[in-house]
Amino acid sequence: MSALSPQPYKGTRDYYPEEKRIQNYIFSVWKKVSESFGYEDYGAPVLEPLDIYTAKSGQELATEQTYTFVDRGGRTVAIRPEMTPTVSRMVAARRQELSYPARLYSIANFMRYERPQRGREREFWQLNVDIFGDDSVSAEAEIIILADGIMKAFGANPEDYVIKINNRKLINFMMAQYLGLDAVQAQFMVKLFDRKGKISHQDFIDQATEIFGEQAEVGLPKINQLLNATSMADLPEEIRDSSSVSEVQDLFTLLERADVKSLVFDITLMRGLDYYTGMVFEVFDTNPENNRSLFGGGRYDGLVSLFGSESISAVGMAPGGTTFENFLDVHGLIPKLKSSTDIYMSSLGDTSREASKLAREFREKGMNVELDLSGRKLDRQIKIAIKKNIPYILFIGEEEISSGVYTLRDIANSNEYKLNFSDIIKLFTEIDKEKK
RNA sequence: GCGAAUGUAGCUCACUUGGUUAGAGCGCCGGGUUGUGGUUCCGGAGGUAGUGGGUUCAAUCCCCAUCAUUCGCCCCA
Repeated sequence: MSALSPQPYKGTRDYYPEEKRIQNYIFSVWKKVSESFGYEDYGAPVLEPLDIYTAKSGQELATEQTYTFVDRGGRTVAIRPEMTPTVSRMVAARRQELSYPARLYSIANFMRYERPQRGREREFWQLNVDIFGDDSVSAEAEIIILADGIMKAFGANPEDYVIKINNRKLINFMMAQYLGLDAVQAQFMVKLFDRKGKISHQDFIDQATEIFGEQAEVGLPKINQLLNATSMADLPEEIRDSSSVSEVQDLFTLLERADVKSLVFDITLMRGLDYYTGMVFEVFDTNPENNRSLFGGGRYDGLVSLFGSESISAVGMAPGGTTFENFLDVHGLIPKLKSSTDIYMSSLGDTSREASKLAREFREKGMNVELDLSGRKLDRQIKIAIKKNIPYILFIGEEEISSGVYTLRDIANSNEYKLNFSDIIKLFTEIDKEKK
């Protein structure tokens, strides 16, 4: 038998402590910001019946990108490729007892059978933030303010990213009433708008002409006018007067009042998932090196009712872990992260017994202590503590044992302090407080 | 699912127009007389050249397949 491969399964990744530290940091910021808005953590199964995705997630996602299998009882099961159907199912199941608006968030892993590339893996982690049972524009504003709050919490500047906003109802109105397209044509046009940034203007016009067919002569000037619109004021009158536009306008007012910068109205923003029914938004990285969509979300009012209950409105969004890490990396926003270990304890000479006892006593006081009993040269031990990003090293030698006063070295600035047991505990209690 | 590029030590990469024991830097381990780091000096470990097959007297180098990674399409976190 040949040796097993140490590589992780295609499109998945291993998180060694340094990488896990970054992931934990991202998760902790997501958690902090979500909870600061009153959202509560929930969990859900990794497996779901395939049906819940086929209905509304979009053809490709459900049929080609989902890991599915038939279980021993003959049920067709999917590994979740996203959270929205699951959380909708959960809300439907408890629709009577939840207090509305219900604010829920989760940080969970998902799998999609896709070709991996930068920022796209087969297994990925994402934050899901959803608000249920609030039809108002203020719910939409809250989700976007939260998204903006997350960006700010990571230290991003308003010019590092842009929040593009559109509305599905407006899109539908534009396609049907304004451009006069039938359902099939509209579907193609939506796809075309989606690709606008990736193809040349000429290609865009050519493909639009094809979609219009005989209506091209009337349609093309209208398309041009739409593409030139950088704000709602630039929209043609027929559209500007529709009710969905005033909805978008209200949303912008709320967002500006909440000091959300980086806002842009973008009539070409579509978003692929089929379940969106109103506002849609997407956060883009403005750095040319990483010019891509970071995450997005929107309103999906029809999903909960699929599970047999009366309809409950919903707005949500979902930032992905790896995408975010790339963003932070490109913008130099990943901080130097310390180890979860507080102290690297170095036992020198014949002190292993006393050092072990002392380590135990520190741990009982809630400190994280790694004990080095290897007897290696001291400079090696210090280097190891540095490499592991442990902030302090404590030297335990025969002299220290007999005096009860230990040498604590702050690795960041090389300062050394002579402290006894309770001084050290006191010091770390204060450090802990500062962290909070 | 489609198109393209890449694959040599833990990492970043060289060399070989196909010809004896495949190199460097960083990292790792050990040492520079017995308790102080991100310097310096010395020594050491580590590679069946992604994997399998073919061409050849001979392949890491050429050809094919396969796997993986990266970029683009598609789609999206």
